[in-house]
Amino acid sequence: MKSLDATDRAILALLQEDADIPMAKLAEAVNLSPTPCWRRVQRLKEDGVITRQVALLDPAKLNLGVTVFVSVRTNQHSQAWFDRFHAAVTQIPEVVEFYRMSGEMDYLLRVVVPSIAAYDAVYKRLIAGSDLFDVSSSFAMEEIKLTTALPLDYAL
Amino acid sequence: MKSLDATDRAILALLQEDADIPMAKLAEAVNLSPTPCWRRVQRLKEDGVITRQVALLDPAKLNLGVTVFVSVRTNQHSQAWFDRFHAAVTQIPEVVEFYRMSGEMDYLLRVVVPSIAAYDAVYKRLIAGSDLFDVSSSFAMEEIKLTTALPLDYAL
DNA sequence: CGTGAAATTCCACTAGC
DNA sequence: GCTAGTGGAATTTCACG
Repeated sequence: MKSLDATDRAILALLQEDADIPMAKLAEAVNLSPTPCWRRVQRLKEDGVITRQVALLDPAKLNLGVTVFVSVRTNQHSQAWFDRFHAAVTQIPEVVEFYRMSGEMDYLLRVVVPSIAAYDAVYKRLIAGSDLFDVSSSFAMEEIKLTTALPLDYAL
Repeated sequence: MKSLDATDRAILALLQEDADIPMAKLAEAVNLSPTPCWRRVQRLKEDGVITRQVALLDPAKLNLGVTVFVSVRTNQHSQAWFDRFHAAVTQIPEVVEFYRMSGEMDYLLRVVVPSIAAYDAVYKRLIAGSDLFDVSSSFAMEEIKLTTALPLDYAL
């Protein structure tokens, strides 16, 4: 895989913000003619730098005003247990992020729901299958920043 | 704003996964002919349900292997302080999520960086401007699930 | 090998039913 | 909501640096 030059990064920066932009505009913005710009985008897709293109939806319009971070501790550390837990949690559409952590907590989840009541249903579903040592929920009062745009300055 | 019927939700579900899909395929998938399907998509955009369309990049390919959750506590609670903190943190491109929380921690951040060393630089930048009471960093060992797809079952 | 211009094909979008 | 037609863009081909 070729390394990314300044032009590639400029392209990525723009596409991260708006993938709808016509190729002509994109090319102009990075001081290129449409074809070479298109070629670069193709290469970035083939190389897997650009994984896919998605529509972002407004949580408020979908009645999803509540964001909860759930930190989970367990004393079960067998592979079989993890596989079951993994499968169970991944299924839940309200869980939009799910990490295995180092340190105090074992897992961290971000859950989006319409209300506290709806969160309680998800919570019950979480603890239903796997036996968890400790589950602690923190509610977000305000979403100050939330972006899918990754920093590009570290690319090799 | 009209409420979302099953067809709208089917459209949203598909576009959340892949916004590149040609209108003809999308229409076929939801048992519609292209034009009415296109009309629905237009309306969803106008209503602000679909906010925008973005390219998702592979963090690994951008040398962003490390995810850190940073919980911040402060004893400064004035509006002026918050405004400064807000502005400072929002600027930092490595901070991809930033919430004001209820309960123990005051703020929660998700930071993506290439390495522990790079995180330390971000950390220093964080504590530089605003005086923070407590900053605790938790490292993600494994990203099990991370999706931009929101649950659609609660839409009114 | 990467870049710029022209030809073609395909798809978003409009109008009529 | 479906069918057909148009405009315009994305994609391929070819020539050049």
